[in-house]
Order: sequence, then structure tokens, then C-alpha cells
Amino acid sequence: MATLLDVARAAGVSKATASRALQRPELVAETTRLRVQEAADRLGFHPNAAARALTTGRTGLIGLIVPTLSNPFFAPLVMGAQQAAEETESHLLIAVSEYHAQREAALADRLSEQADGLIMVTPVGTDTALRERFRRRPLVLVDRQVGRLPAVVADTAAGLTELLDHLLAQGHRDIAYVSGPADSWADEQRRTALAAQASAAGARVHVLGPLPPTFDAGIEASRALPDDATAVLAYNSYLTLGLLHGLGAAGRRVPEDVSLAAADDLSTLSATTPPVTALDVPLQEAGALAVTRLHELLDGHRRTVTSRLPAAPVLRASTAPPRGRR
Amino acid sequence: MATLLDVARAAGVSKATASRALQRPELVAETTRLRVQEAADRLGFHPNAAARALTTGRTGLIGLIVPTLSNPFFAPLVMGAQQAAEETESHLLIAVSEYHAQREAALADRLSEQADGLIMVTPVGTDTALRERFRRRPLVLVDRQVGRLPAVVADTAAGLTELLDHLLAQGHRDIAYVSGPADSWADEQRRTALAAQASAAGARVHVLGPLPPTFDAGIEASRALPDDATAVLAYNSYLTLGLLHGLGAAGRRVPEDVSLAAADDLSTLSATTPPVTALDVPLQEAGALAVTRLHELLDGHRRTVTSRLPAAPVLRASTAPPRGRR
DNA sequence: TTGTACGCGTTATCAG
DNA sequence: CTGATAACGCGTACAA
Repeated sequence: MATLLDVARAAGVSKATASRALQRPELVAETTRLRVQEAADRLGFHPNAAARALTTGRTGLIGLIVPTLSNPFFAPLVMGAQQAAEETESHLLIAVSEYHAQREAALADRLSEQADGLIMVTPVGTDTALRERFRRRPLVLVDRQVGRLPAVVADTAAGLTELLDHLLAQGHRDIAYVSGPADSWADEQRRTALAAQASAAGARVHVLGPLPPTFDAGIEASRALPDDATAVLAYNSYLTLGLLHGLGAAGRRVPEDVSLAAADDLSTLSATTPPVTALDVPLQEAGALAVTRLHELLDGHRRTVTSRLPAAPVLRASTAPPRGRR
Repeated sequence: MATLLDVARAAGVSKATASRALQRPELVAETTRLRVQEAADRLGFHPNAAARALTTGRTGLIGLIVPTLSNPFFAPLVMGAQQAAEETESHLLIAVSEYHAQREAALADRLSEQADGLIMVTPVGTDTALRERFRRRPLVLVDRQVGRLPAVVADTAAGLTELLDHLLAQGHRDIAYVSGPADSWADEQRRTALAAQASAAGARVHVLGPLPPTFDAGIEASRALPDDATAVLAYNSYLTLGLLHGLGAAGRRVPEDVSLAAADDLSTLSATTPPVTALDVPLQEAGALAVTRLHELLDGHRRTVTSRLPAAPVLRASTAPPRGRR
């Protein structure tokens, strides 16, 4: 590989000038800049990442920890992050925690050694561990809020609120919320928001769970729904698909007998019969934004904001007014 | 961060000895080794990756390019690779090509600058480009074979052959194969194998496609199936799900009217009605093996083997003898 | 505007 | 078995 010294020689300048010509063009005479640039191009020069990292103290690597990749839910998030990383000349070091707090901690430690900072999607795991981690390394949380730590969250609670408004307007008064993992931060936000909103409107939200966010758990849940519930909201798409399946098997029709909606929107939800109302979570933006936030941190911005992204309901055929109201 | 020099001082030895004590313990007296180890632990020493990379010429990073993450098909592959990487103290630099050859090339170039080697899952893209790339950097292909380049492939052609045997034994004589993307290497292997096998057995394989490997394309395909086909094999799970849906909508029952099977096995295939026969592709092993192969390359093994992994049929309720034979 | 010289943290070479 | 010391390739004060 051609080194900076090679380029410098070829251009008839010193290493220092060559370096400046490429990194800080404004500090160098236009003619020499051109000469160096030409030499670099001709030799196919690429600055050695390790050497640069050694002097600058920056690796240009961003650690990204996600709970799983088996749920395509996270794909857009990763894509968004990757695109943002590309634009900032950085790379993504991706690791999968499998919803396992201990494993997640180990991965985070490992990644910290190589990465400038971390982005973590960590629905489970303790606040204090995250706080502690943030003190050592720049860290941006996704879909999770811990004190004033920098975070990017999709406001699914607000989205569900909006959705509940819609259901209330349609005449629903008894709504079931099938919740997700016990320690999910987002889930708690939602339950709180829904409960407040329902009681204000003289309606009732029946909470089922906590449950693992799986198809099978959805089938189980379909058997445990309260009799008077005319609409069901579920923590995620898998639970929702399970519910749809379970309801169908039990002879309860959607939306005639019961309305159904999900708090996230996997593409399959639009291909079921009926297509299922869901919250459109802007995951790609979230991923990109997390990278941006992280770079801000790395550049010394001390303002740690948490960005809220809107999660708007996408109304499909699975939600309709309850029986009495048609 | 504590540096090697700090450790050396704390242990009362030179940098050199400290380094040896940690990296090549056998070259050092047991007592000093202990002293150094203790000092390192106490100071929480972690070797600086950049510095190490600079001297050794190895970054410990492995580039992994996959076509997409939206298809959970690739999740186990990534997991397998990640676990293998962990065991060898290396990290995964993951990038998503989105089945886009040009984008893939750009990503590979970018990754090459940081990574010791590349693992590419590249169903599309030209042979010559891959050959050229291999000459510059260690490269392992997954699910794709190009000359003698190191590769890890799941033998889905053999698996389909086995499956076809089963169908033939059940009495099927006219079988449709719904094929995937036009330039898919694996797809071509399968068509060839199936055709040979069928004609040898006096049966016929009707090829549909090429098609995009999507749910919607599966629905389309269900309308274009030859009337005499009593069994349908499909390129992947999405096409299969589409076919199942389309057949159902057209009033054709699986497996009573037509048998159905997929050449890969997404978990949803076991949750449909009926559950669908599929090829169990050992993706996790493939991912792990790719990492192992790459490390061999990096360690100078010049033997470039291509590993074939067995893809065995998992028989489920979607395949049964054709009408006449029951 | 350009060049010299040093430091980043580690591993490897070569004496001792 | 251990200790100096020289790389590795780059960025950047500092000097010219």
C-alpha cells in the first residue's frame, strides 16, 4: 500500500505538506495541493486507518448493539445508521445481544475498546449500568430513556394514544392491551399513557401480560382476552400475528367481532387478511439520528437531548366500530 | 486509559517484557508473568487496538457484506459469524448491499480499508469483480461459488434433490420450480440438479420465473402454475408464503390439491396452516465457518477449499401424495 | 506556505 | 529470560 510518504515524495513535498494538502486543503497553496492530490490519486493512496486512529485518538468506528436481527423490525434501523455512518466516513461495528443483559454488557465492553462511541438498542437492562457506561464512553440510547442520557425514541405511547382516540371515536369502550416483555421501557410508557387516556374518556384498558413478544405468545393471549373487549392493541407485530391467528382459529372475526392493531408495523401486517392497523415507527430516521447524535457527542457537544420521533397510526381494515355501533 | 508503559512501570519491568508477559506468556518467567498480569488487571489495562494494528498490520476486523437484513434469513448467518469472531478476538464490520452490485462494490472497497478480510454474501454481482477483489484482500464467499475462491455454500441443490426423491416416491410426476432472481448462482445450481434428476426418473420439472424473491411474486406465481403440476418447490420462504396465500385464495388446497415446499426455512413456515416442508439450511454454521475460513486465509493457509454444508429437507404437512395416489 | 521533528502505543529485533 | 530501541503511518506543534 502506498503511504503518505510515497505520496509526498511523488509530489516533491514533505510528509507534513502532503498530509495538510489532503486533510486541510485551505492551509496549502493551490498548486501544491493539486500536485499532491494528483500523486495521491495516481498511487491509489488511502490513509492507514490504524495510524490515523493512533494519532487522532479516533477510530471512526461506531458500535451498534441491537437485541436481535431475527426480527426484521431492526433492519431499517441498521440501514439508517449505516447510511448516516457512510456520510460521516465512519463504520458500524454491529453486535447482537439477544435480549441478554449480561451478554449485552460483555459486547458493549468489547466494542468500547475499538469504537469511538456506542449506540444501544436495549429494551431490557438496568438504568444504572447504562448510566455508568455513559460516563466512560459516548453513548446514545435508542427506544429507551434513562434520565438525561442522549436518546432517540419513537413516541409509540403518543401514537397509541392517537390510535386509542380513533377507537374511542368509533365507539370502543373496552380495549385490551397485550403487553410485551416485563422490563420493557417502551411498554411501560404505553400502558401508562393508555390508562390515563382511557379513564379520562370513561373507557377501560385491560392489560394482558407481560408476555414474550412472539407469535406463540400471541396465540396464547388470544385465548385470554377479556370477553367484553371489543378492540385489542398489541406490543408488537409478532404478538399481533399470533392474535390474528388465534382469533381466527377460535372463530372470532377481525374486525367484525374484535378490532386489532399493533404498536409496530412489520411489512407482513399489510399482507394479512385483513390487513392490520399499526403504528408506523420511523426506524430508519431513528438509526440515522442516533448516529448524528453520537457524532455530536464525539465533537464535544455537551447538550444531551433526547429526540422524539412521531409514530403515526396507519389505519387498515382490522379496526372498525364495535358491533353495537354499526 | 492505562497503557502498556503504565503496566510495565507498575510491575517494575520494561515495556518489552510487559508485552511479552501478556501476549507470549511462555517466553517469560512465571513470577514476572504473574507480576505483570496482576498489574494489568489492577490498572484495567486493555491494549490499544490502533497501536497494535499499526505494528502487526492486523486490525482484527472482519468485513461482512450481506444483501439485506430485512429477510430474517440472514440473522442466523450473522449470529454464527459473530460468535466465531468473538472466539477469535475479532470484530464484525457489517454492511448491507441491498442486492445492489454497485453499492456492494463501494461498500467492499470501504470495508477493505479497515478490515483484514471480507466475507461476502453476494447472490448477484459478477464473477470477475469477485476474482479481482480476492486478489487484493482475503475474501470468503457465502452461498456462491466462483472458480476456486474460498467459499462456504449450503448445498440446497442436493437438498432439493433429496426432496424431489421424496416427492417422486410419493407419486408426483409433474413438479413446478418457482425460481428466484435471474442471476442467482444458487438458483441455477438447483434448476440444473432438479432437471437432471427428474428426467432420469421420467418426471418433469416446470420452471417458472425468474422472479423477485418476494411474497407478492409468490402470489403472482400461484396464478401461473402449470395445470398438471401436483407439487411446487420455491426458491425461498417469501415466494412460498405468497404461493400458499395465492393458492388458498384460488381455492386450491395444500397439500390435497397441490404439495408445496420451500428451499429455505424461515420460522414462519412452521407456523402456517399447513406447516410447509422446507430445506433446513445451516446458516449459523455457514457464518461461523466463513469466519474460520477467513482466519485460515489470514494465517497464510493457501489451500482454498469450498465447504459444502448439507441442507436437509424438513418434511411437514404441506407435502403429500398427489390425488391419484391416495 | 512549507519543512523538521516528535509522539501516539504496540510489537519485534537484537543484544545482553 | 529481559531490556533497549527501532519500526509501523500519520497528524501537528514549532520553526523557518
